[in-house]
Amino acid sequence: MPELPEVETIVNDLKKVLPGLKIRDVWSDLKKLPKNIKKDVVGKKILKLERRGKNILIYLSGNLTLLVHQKMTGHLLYGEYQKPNLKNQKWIAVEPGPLQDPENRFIHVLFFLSNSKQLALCDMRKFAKVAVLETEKIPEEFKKLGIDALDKNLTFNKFKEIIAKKAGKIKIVLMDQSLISGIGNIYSDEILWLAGTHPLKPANKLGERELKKIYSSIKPVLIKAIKARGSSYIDYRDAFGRKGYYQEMHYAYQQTGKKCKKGDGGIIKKIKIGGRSAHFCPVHQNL
DNA sequence: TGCAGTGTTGCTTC
DNA sequence: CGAAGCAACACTGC
Repeated sequence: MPELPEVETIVNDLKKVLPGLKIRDVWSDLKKLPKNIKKDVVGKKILKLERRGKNILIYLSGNLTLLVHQKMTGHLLYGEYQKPNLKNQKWIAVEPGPLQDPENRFIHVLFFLSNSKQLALCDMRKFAKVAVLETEKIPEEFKKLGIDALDKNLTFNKFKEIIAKKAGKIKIVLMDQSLISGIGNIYSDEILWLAGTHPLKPANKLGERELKKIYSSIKPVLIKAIKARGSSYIDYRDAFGRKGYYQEMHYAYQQTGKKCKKGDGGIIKKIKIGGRSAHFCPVHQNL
């Protein structure tokens, strides 16, 4: 699910509430969590949070850092949950409101905090990654992660250097986290629609002009999506259980059969690229 | 009913 | 090495 704008939204939400709190306990029904996570994090204080690409870093006291990657359907929620009864083991929100969303039945990890609230990982497909690492090992952990799509150091020349030699299809290249981090299936479609580039075009066949258009589409699309608090295509919610609304502004992603918003008469088409769906306007996005 | 499709990534294979 | 295919999982909708 979450790409850079959704992760940024969640991290910004959590930055407002988590720093200063201590972790009192950990609950999970996932088998793949690190065995000693409870021993490692209980009693630790949350110091600060950071987003790197689509990764979430929660810095703890004791030189430890909690790393969360939400993968497809994961999202972190901040609230207060309880199990309603012994037969029904699903966690529900104590307070009425958006956190009582039925999607909360997919809560698989809970960090119990010192203010009686909890940090929950809700993840229908259970792809999400939760790890604890020593803070000084972060550079090693992220050594293969490409420059963040919103990094100020991502100049046009840097972008060109990273992208222009790749033989792969531009959509796939944009989604390659080891090159530029943060862009996924939704925002690669949106960026290419805005830039007017066909998603199948090989990156090394792009001209200077086309590269410039793609480069100058990345930040505006991502920043507009952050302002709209992300895209809630299926079950994405922010840290307080609210939907984003950028999906209402999508140009291409999941707009199959609709008129192109450039007004060029094109009808948004859906094709398959590398096992993913790709949406584009056949009129202004030419090969 | 069954199967294709869903925001990601990493492992395997060529 | 680069590129491609698929598995990890659970649910929805045709």
